[in-house]
Amino acid sequence: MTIPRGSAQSPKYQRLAADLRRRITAGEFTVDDPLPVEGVLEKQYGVARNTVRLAVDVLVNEGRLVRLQGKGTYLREHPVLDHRVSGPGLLPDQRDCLAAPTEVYTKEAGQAGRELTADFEMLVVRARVDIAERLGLRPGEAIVVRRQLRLMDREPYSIEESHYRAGLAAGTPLMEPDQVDGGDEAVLAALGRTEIGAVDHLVSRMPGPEEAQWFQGGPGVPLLVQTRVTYDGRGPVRVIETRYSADRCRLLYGVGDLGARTALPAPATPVDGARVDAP
Amino acid sequence: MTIPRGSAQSPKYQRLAADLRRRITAGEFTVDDPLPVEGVLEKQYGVARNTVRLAVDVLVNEGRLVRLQGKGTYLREHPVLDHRVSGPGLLPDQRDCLAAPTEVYTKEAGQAGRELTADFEMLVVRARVDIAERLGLRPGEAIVVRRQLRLMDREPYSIEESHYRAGLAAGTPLMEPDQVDGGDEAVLAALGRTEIGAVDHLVSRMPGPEEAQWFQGGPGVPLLVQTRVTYDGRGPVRVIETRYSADRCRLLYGVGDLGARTALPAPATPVDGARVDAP
DNA sequence: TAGTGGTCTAGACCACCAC
DNA sequence: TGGTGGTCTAGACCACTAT
Repeated sequence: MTIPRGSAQSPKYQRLAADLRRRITAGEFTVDDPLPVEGVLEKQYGVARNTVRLAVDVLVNEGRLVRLQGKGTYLREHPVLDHRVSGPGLLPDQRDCLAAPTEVYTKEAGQAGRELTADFEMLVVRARVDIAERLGLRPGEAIVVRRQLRLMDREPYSIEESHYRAGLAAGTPLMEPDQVDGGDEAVLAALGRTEIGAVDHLVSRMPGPEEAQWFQGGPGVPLLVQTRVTYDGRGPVRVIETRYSADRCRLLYGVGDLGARTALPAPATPVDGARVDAP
Repeated sequence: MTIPRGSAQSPKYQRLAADLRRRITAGEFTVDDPLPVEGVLEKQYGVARNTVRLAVDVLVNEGRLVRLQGKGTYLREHPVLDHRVSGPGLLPDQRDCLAAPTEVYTKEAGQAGRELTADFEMLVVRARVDIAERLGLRPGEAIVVRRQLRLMDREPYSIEESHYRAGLAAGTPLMEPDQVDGGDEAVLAALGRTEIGAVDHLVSRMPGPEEAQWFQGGPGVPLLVQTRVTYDGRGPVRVIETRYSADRCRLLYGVGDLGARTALPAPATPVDGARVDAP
């Protein structure tokens, strides 16, 4: 077998990648069986091994394939967990939409047939510039960070970090390295700082080296980063930064008036064909 | 110069990548001057050229570097445009938050010192499975797609596609391959289908080949995909899918009661240090 | 032990850009 | 024209997984 001539000019490894992509979308490979090994592709297409690797690199960086040393190259699976970040009912006027306690997420995941667990940490650090700015502090001021490392089905899923002004957390259960019943918002409410509104910033980027190590996503899997600043009547209360492995979740927001539509429309089947392309 | 021994076990190209990453964050290179050329790195670190390329590949796929053929390897710049997708004032009860006409975006970008332009297309296609499901249609049914290809400062920025049931668009200005004054929502309102609520799904993924070609982001730049289903009292009206080049924008949502906080908090300075890492 | 992907080398030629 | 990154080859040895 030889490489189909896409454009006569395009390099071999790109034509090879395109052909493999075609074979993948045509359903030639299943999630359980590996792709042909590099040596076979080498002979099938009549190229050097490095060229095969360049081609597979392309598809790995697109998030379609994953290489497992000693085992083979497989299709990447995309288990998806929906995350209703603006509240269970998606009604913006529900107060509990600002920060659902871990119990809510755990229960939601359970209903979706997934197991969500979390490790907890508390740390005191100097504020990053952007965090300080959002909390109205000077950069470098001490802040309390409460961190949850969440796993879905025992695999890394997200990192959620709540950032508090040190003076606010001092002498409260927020200083304990444990979860609080009802979530941190219960503690805040007891302190007279009931959160009533928030602004979310959403960005996506590739993980840095330590992030890549924790998330174990490998190349081709971006992070989805949600930065929420919550407010009470006086001003900003905390910054919640949550980093999700982008191939494992979908964030849902309700906008405007959804009327009695408290139940969500059934999530549409995630389709790889959704990666439809521009003209 | 030789490669610093991170862990004695880690491969050369990873140690080389780590050292380059260190030099980058230390500010050793500027946006205007290229990094040392491959031949120099080869000699500096005493490795083969392919090893240098493997190391640079790592940083390119992290979105930190961009290679320009014939010119050199440079730091990637990240111009950022904030996109207030839940309404100019971020108040959820504002009706205009559901779909801001292009004029609004253009004006907003102008205030941020950026130029936002758009090319327009109308096409009639068979509905993708997930789109059909959200509109309550059978897969393969004909739908009308109104597409905007948006450029920021003449560079690819986003693709916005509104999907309509063919019967809804037939005989209306929605069939014309042009923008409509006041946006498509004005047409819908005239048809008695005033949009009053919406659900947004947010995901992030790497671009496919055609997307990569249009967005010109290269490896290391994910897409941020916002899929909005709008509703009136009767049911779903349209599906708006917007794909953003993730290194160029940030999506903003207002949640809950922001009170008189109609003016947004000043966007925090985007810091590369925000790519802080897990334990 | 056999087979997989992971790393690394040394060299060649090509395509694009600036001068 | 010279220098940059882009492509490609041929071969070697290593690390991990399964059996």
